[in-house]
Amino acid sequence: MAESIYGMKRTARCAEVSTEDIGNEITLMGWCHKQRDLGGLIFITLRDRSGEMQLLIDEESPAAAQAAAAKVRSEYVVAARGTLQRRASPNPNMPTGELELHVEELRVLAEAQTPPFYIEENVSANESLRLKYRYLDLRRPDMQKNFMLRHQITKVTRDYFDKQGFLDIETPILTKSTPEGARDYLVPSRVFNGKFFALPQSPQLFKQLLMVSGFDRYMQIARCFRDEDLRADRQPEFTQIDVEMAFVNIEDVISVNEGFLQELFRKVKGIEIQLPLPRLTYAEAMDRFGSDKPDTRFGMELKDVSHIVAQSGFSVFANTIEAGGSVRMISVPGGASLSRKEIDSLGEYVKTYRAKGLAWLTVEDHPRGSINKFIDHTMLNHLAGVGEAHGGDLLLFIADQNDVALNALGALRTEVARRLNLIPENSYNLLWVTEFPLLEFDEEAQRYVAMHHPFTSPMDEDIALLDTDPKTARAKAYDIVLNGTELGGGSIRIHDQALQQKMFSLLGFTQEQAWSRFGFLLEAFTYGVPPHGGIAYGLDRIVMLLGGLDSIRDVIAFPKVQNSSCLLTGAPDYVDQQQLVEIGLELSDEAKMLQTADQNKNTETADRQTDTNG
RNA sequence: GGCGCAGUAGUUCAGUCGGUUAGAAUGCCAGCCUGUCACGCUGGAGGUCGAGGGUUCGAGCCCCUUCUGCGUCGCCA
Repeated sequence: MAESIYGMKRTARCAEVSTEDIGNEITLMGWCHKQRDLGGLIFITLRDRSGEMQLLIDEESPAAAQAAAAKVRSEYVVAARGTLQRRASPNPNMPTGELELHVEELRVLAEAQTPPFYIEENVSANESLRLKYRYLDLRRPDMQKNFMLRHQITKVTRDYFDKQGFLDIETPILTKSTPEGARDYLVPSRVFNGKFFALPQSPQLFKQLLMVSGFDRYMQIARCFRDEDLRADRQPEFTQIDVEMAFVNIEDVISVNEGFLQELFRKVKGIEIQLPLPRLTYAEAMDRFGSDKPDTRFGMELKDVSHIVAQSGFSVFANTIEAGGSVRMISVPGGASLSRKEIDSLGEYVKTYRAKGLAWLTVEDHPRGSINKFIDHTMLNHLAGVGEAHGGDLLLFIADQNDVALNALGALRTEVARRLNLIPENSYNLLWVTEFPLLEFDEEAQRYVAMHHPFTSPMDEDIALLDTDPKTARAKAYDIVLNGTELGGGSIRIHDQALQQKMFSLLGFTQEQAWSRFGFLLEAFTYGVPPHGGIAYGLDRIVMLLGGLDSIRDVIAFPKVQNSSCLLTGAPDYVDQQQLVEIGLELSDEAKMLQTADQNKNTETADRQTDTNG
């Protein structure tokens, strides 16, 4: 039976007392982590978000408390009043191991079923079970720690930008679809049949409008929605630290944000970051690392060895180069000791990145490898020199179109580093990647699309290229990269009408299309738009990386699983017929059949539940 | 949409060549126990081997289909 809290008041959290409080009367409330009944003596480890405290119930405790304590099971909610005392036998492995609460009153505020998995620091349960019972998973100390970290990071963020004169302004969640970019989540309008709101992919257009309004420095910790497939670091709804500034150029934005990153690492990690941060142009990042978000914690840089191997006699290399592609190489330290099986698995790995294959060669007196017979001693020496390879190293080659070769070898570089443990832990390499291409060609749509978004300004010196060679034009865009993960990105926006028109026509929009999609922004820009630019960070990724975690799900309280559903609530789900009628929507016959099947299944489940309970 | 991995007791897992009644640890329940903290001791309950179909005298194991979760490519302005 649940008892009332009446007459009791919590005076402390479990681990927020110290030896100085010994002798004081204290009331704790929390969850029973573990009850140990020794007969005449009962210990209960009580847990709350601060940690744990041992409760002692002995023969001096009132009989009612002894009886209640005997019945306490794991995860019961318990209130205990008593005197804090020094333990007769301390536990050095526990932060509060010198202390215990000698219980004078004990109430069971709520009983609990045995949880489906044990609530402990290092989880052993599989993730789908954790997500179905997320509220229990969140009770685990390491998850509690993750959300305290997340709170700390948002606090530091708000404090920093506040100090720098930024205003926190909220933007709409129900807004207009902007079909460029990711798929939108749509919300049907009840009032306007056939019309839809879209959930924002980011507050991009609104923050630009706020610049027109004169707010000059804006920030928001904003929820964003993208109806795309998930990854370990991608959720359909996620949070951005969204920032926009007026009257700025690239250096102004970068400078304010370097200050932010420095503050963040100082306060959260106790690490002093040296400013200015390193910068790489997009072109250099791709060439040296095969990635626009290079992990610079380790070497193994990519080398273009086309000129060396063109005459090797290996027809794959020769043909690729002739067709305008290239041969790129990395040198793996100590890689000659890899087994044939391990090297083959690397070959399979690069195929997932559309590379046709992986050539390899060891740097040894008697080299081995798939291209051994084509590479003579002189050529091998030359390659080893370029790759800064030594005896016992392994050379890996991909020959393909440039974009495929770079992308695949760049991915292989990080994969090999991971497998061989070449990545130093506890190091944080931040860098800016700048001078992104303004446009990329979309083969499917057979037109240019904006690499960042259609309002990104070209670099001043490249504006002329928009008429002559648009694909080589670079943008005033920048990404901030940490250990191979894109933390955020931004740009200086176009604030010139003529330039914006030119962008739209390059993107294949007619004047009418541009105005129908973005007319509200374009019109706003006719009323005096300041030069402006900004950045947006993936907050979840920041928390994940600073917390040393592998998945964004560990820093989102109620995340979705891979098919974008929620195992806890069962969302998305069918809705009442009346709700459909109100928005003028009708399910397809197929959907109706699925719904019926689903309802039957639910009925069976409910029946079973009733049976077991009854 | 493609590829890969996983699914056996509440949980984490083992399960040999296809062969008797599917095991271990932990958790759970009951009893005992005054310094435990992975408490201990004694006893007990607990299984749709993810689901469906097939092969076979016989399937947890082989085949097909399907569901679920994870990773990943495509996708993510």
